Amino acid sequence: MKTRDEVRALFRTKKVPLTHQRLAVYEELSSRNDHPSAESLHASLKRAYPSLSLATVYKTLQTLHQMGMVARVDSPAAQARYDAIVDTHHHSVCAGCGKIDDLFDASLDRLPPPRLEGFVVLGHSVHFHGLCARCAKASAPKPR
Amino acid sequence: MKTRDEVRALFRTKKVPLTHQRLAVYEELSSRNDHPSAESLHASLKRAYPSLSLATVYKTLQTLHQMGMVARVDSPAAQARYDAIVDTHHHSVCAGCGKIDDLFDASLDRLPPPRLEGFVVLGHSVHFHGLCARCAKASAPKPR
DNA sequence: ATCATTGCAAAAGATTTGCATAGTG
DNA sequence: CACTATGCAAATCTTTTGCAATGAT
Repeated sequence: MKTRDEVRALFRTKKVPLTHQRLAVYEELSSRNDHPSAESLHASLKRAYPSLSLATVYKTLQTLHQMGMVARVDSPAAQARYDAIVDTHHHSVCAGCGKIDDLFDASLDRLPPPRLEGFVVLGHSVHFHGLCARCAKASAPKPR
Repeated sequence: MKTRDEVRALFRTKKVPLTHQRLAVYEELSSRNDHPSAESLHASLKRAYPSLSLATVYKTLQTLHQMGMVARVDSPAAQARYDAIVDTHHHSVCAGCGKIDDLFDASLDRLPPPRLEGFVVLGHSVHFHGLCARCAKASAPKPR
């Protein structure tokens, strides 16, 4: 949990203007552990900031995500994507082009169950995110 | 990869009518390993079945999912959900109520990297799906 | 013959965009 | 002051739904 000053510093460092709205969205999200949607955040913030628009919440979440300050829970795909393989297996997702590859690895199929009171595990999957060979090659040679 | 007869048998067993459309959607999805969206499947199938509607593809994917014959890649949430915690951590997702809980477990933070030629791993996360205590309690006492 | 599925079109839900105004550095 | 973000409304994209016609068992 970052202090307000740490947040200010982060914005300054990255040269991104820090507005009231951005701070409010970030602090609201930080204070919650229920992984809210943009709409849910907007609803909560409306009380304190009646003029805050939903579009701004979306834009702000995008900005914060680009800054690496917030994560989207799991699938980065906007659209639902399907798989005919229903047995346990895993995925790699390329942050560059969105390509999803199947990963079969028995050592990932058995993991310690979550220590969560009463939770009945039906399955699990591991999600590696990063850059596929092609995208890694495209971005590596040119930085700076 | 199931044979056509195995598919027929599955439908018969579950007493779900097997239509041409359902077989076509399932076979198309099975033949691809790129985790297509509903729209992408529809586009591919249009050539062979010009009258196939996108709504049917959506309905069929739902049906197949309920039958346990297809999986949705990772997040079952229709809406994007966010997290202010960007360090490595994991999630449990309740299939009943959709609740997402954070899971901190150092033994999950180090996993063998995917054996994927050239893939640069930036991070990973483990996704347990199942039933939270409340939903497990609600569904357990009454089966049958 | 009965009951579920399909296709169509409209509706609903989620996210993005254009533009004038307001706010930040 | 220069530049970017905001709010609004419209646009876009994804998914769902109602209903008459069709198809499966």
